[in-house]
Order: sequence, then C-alpha cells, then structure tokens
Amino acid sequence: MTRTRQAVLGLLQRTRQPISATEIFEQLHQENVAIDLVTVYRTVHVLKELGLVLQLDLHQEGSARYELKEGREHHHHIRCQICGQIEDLLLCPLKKVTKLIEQRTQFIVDDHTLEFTGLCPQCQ
Amino acid sequence: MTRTRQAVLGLLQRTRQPISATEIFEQLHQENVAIDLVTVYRTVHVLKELGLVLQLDLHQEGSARYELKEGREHHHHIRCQICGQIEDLLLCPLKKVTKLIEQRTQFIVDDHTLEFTGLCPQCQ
DNA sequence: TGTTATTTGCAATAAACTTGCAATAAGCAG
DNA sequence: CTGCTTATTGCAAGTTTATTGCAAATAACA
Repeated sequence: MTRTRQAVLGLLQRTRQPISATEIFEQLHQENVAIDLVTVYRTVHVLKELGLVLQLDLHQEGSARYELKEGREHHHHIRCQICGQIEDLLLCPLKKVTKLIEQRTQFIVDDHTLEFTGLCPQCQ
Repeated sequence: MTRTRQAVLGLLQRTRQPISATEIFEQLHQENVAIDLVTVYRTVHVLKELGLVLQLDLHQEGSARYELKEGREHHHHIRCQICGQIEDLLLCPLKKVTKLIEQRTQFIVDDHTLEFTGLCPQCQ
C-alpha cells in the first residue's frame, strides 16, 4: 500500500458516488496529489482484484466508474439522465427470477446487472 | 432506403442473436457485399433513430450489439461467460419494483437495463 | 544501508467509434 | 431518360477510454 494507492482509496472513501478514472485523476490533482492517469487505472485494477472496489459499467456512459465494496451489501443504481447523478438502490428483486431463468434456460446464472435511468427530483 | 441499408437490415433480420458492428461488417463482406465499417456504424445509427433497431451495451463486452426492435416485445438477455452466446429472456420482473423505486427515490423512472450472465448448457 | 521487488510515469499502442470531406448514388421534376 | 439536388458512402484522420513496454523512482526488508 503506497501513498499513491492510499490517495485513491481515500478519495473513493469520501466520495459518495461511483467515480470514473478521469474524475479520480482530476480530483487528486486538484488536491495537489501528483498521479498519472495510467496509475489511476492500474490502481483501481489492483483494488478490484483485492476485492476492495467494484467496477460499474453504466449504460450511456463512455467510461467505467468505481465504488468501494468494503462493507457494502449487494445493490443497484439509478442515474439521472439530465444531471448524471447516481443514487444507490438498496434492494434486489432478482432472487426468484434467477431461479425461474435457470429453469427456463438451463443456464447456471452467476451474476446480473440492473440499472435504472430517469429524472431525479431536481431535474424534473 | 438504399441497397446498403437493406443489406444491413436483412442481416439483422436473419440473425437470431444481437450482433456487433464489426460482425455486421465481416458477415456482409463474406456475402460479397462491399460496405465500409463507418457505413455500418452510420446505418445502425439511422435504424436506431427510426426505431427499427435496438442497441445493447452488454457488460464485459467491448462493443455494442444491435437487434431488430420491429414487432418484438420488451425483453432482456442472458449471456454465457464462456462462449458468449446470448439468449433472450422474454420476461420482465420490474414493473412493481419500478413503482417502489419511484416512491423511494422521487425519481421518475423511464428506462432500465437488466442482464444476466452465467454458463449455458453446453459450457457447463 | 544495501539489495531486490514493486510501483510509477512517460510514450506508444489498442479498440471502438466519430467526424470531415470529396466522390458516388439515389430521388425526382421536367 | 436527363439533368439537378439531396442524401449516402468510403477513405483518412481524429476522439475517447483503457492497456502495455520499459526505464526510473520508490518501497520492503534483511
């Protein structure tokens, strides 16, 4: 754990929304932490492998976002189409459906992604 | 509607799985239809605007896939992590959940994406 | 402190699209 | 069918997001 990695991890800890590599890069530079964008990519990769961070590939967004996994339970997201705000949805309605799908398709399901988009209260 | 666009549309009609721009390009070239990759991108863009085609951005896939929308009802997909096969799921368990989310978050939901991954019968 | 392994920055590369522009093809009035 | 106008296409070049190679800097630790 170098100071560079701690800077990235620290930023992820105090950021309430999933954040992209470029945003991590820009935010850290604003805080006078010198870090290369390549290092940001490599760092989030390592943190993912360590199981500390989750990568989100949201629709209509060109780049991946990252959030802390540590201590958080399974959840999904809703994104505002106007302002881009992302909010957590602390629910998952897919347990029963997963069984149904396994029966119908004969697949063994091992993951799913679910995402909602719409208008947040401020942008309506 | 030019012959180039009809070639793309025709290929989408006879392909049972969502297909990427590169795959459209390669398949048409195999059938001796000369088409530029740029034209494929522009064509699917136009077909999307016309409401004839849906774009899917599946997770863990670097490129978008396209499928005919025409006459098809709302559905989702499951993808095999080994062979990449994509199968339709002709169900959607999200109507009630959408209402719940709108109540909880005060968002107006207007779309969602749902995707499962796993192992298909052949790859288990 | 010195030696080895890991991490970082820079430059170059990759992959998936997108844009500018001139050449070609389609649509259509006469 | 012919000429004219508009839409479409191909090629080259550009974007964006992410990855790789390699030498230099930093960390780990005996």
